[in-house]
Amino acid sequence: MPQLPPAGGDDLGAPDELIPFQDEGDEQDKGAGRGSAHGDLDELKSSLVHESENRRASASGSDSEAERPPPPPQPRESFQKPRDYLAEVVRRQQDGGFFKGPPYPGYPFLMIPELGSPYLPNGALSPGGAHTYLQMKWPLLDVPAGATLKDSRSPSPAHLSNKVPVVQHAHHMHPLTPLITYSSDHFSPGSPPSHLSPEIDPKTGIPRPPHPSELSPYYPLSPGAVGQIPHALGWLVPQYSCMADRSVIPQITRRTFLQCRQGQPVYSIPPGGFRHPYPALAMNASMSSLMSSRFSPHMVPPPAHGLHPSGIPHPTIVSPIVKQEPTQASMSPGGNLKSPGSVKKEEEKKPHIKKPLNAFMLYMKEMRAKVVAECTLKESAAINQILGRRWHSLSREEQAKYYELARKERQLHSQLYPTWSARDNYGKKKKRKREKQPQQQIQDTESSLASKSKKPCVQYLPIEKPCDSPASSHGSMLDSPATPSTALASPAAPAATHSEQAQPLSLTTKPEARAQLSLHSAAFLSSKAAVSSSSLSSPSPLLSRPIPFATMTHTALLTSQPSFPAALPSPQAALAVLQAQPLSLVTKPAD
DNA sequence: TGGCCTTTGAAGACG
DNA sequence: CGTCTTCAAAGGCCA
Repeated sequence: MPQLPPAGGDDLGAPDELIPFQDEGDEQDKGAGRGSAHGDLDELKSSLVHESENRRASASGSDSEAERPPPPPQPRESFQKPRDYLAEVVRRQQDGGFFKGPPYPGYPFLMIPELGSPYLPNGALSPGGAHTYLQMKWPLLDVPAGATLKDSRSPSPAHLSNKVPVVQHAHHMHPLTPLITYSSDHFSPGSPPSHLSPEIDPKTGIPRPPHPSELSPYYPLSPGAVGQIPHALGWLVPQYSCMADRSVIPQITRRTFLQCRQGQPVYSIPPGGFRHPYPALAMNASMSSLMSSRFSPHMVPPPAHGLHPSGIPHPTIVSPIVKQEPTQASMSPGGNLKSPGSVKKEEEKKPHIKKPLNAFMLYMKEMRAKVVAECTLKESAAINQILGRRWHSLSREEQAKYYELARKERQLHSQLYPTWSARDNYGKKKKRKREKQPQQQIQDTESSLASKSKKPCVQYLPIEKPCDSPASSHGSMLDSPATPSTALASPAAPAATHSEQAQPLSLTTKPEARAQLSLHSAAFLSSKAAVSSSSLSSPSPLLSRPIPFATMTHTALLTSQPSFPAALPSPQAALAVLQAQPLSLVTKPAD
């Protein structure tokens, strides 16, 4: 078992640490149980959360949302509009989540707490509970390629056993490689942002990375075979997230649970059958095992089904360029062709090899279910906003994991489709965004805010008003290149590009910048924690006011680096830098 | 019914 | 080379 960075090593061992909070079920809550080193912080965090809740309950009036019943009795209020709920969720995240620690105390197992579902990957509930599962199961995840997913301890439902095994089995094998075997040398320049290079301290004892040949297991499962199969990482996440939430939030509605449980948010399978982005290709041994986890049974048929045990592509699957949408209708087992007309027609449509998912997309896939479960909100636009914020709140290690997965995705994708180009998909989507691009939207909001956008994000996150405070969001970091914060935050980072500026949160997108920011944020957190702690008598604005988007990002970062492995500059220096930052929200008095 | 919305990141297109 | 555009996922919303 790899050692976790500071103070996080044993986190996984304490079951109770998995359920530190119940107000949100935020994955970040699970960081509450970090080592003793952060005990005070956790305490503070709890008190702050409590404080904010109380305050919110009493501070009704100006804020319409304050009319909502206090969280405790009714953790899952029902809102007329998803946005209303989202607003509440966001606020709670901002409030209670401010001092929450990172979702995962240590890198290699960053996801473990989240995976701490008492349920086994196949959906069955593990008798031993989350930690039993985690501690005992993970080491066992390296299941022989031929083995089915079935866990002896988890009699999976028949309906599941038919679908999941092949895929999940594979998931058991692969997802761990990127998660466990992580090391800096794995981050070749260019792939995962260098700043995110785990830079794993040898002292942490984190195992070596997998052999380069071990490609990312992170591939969507074939809907064709499984109605709704969790994503490769989802093998843990989507299911666990619901399960975990269920345990964390006992009040979770049965409906929501079942909804989630049934994989609703995991993978939507195209009505016409699954079109796996990566049709099977000739592959080597290592690839074969990987492929089995990622590819539709149509393409990489499970041996059990006698399809293509060798993993060799189906004869009809010839061109890597051609998107494989092996629907029974279009591709008969014998390779019979349909009428020339229909074939041609299909070929025009089918050859659609989707882009490999980027880090954030992978993250979204993994976390969406959880957020949905937490919010009873399904509107992706809103969910994505939350996810986007959470993404920025992730520690660099956590993000690095996804960057690495994404890198492997691209790697595999390029291997599978050497001739594929993103350009191939241009125009595939029907009428892409009309005229305004995200960047333009931001700019517009900057100039004439909320005047043009049809659906300003404000509607989704009214509390946070991400678009309402572009100035502050940018001003804090991007617009102040000369500020010590910026300079120090990313000394080596190039000046923010236009697009970065256009994207309020993009500044943290830069690996170096993000890492540094997080770094400083860690120090800031320490100092600010004390400040906030001392001023609890007057509710911290952090807990009571909407947080500007970028500022929110920053605050989120503050919560995510308690055990940052990288060497901090001198605490004084870091503090000075952070204090120099226009974190108005921190110092702004509560209303 | 199909595009929009929303997010970040990668990559192609373009000047 | 820098900037802009498109697409990747997802599901409710809306015309």
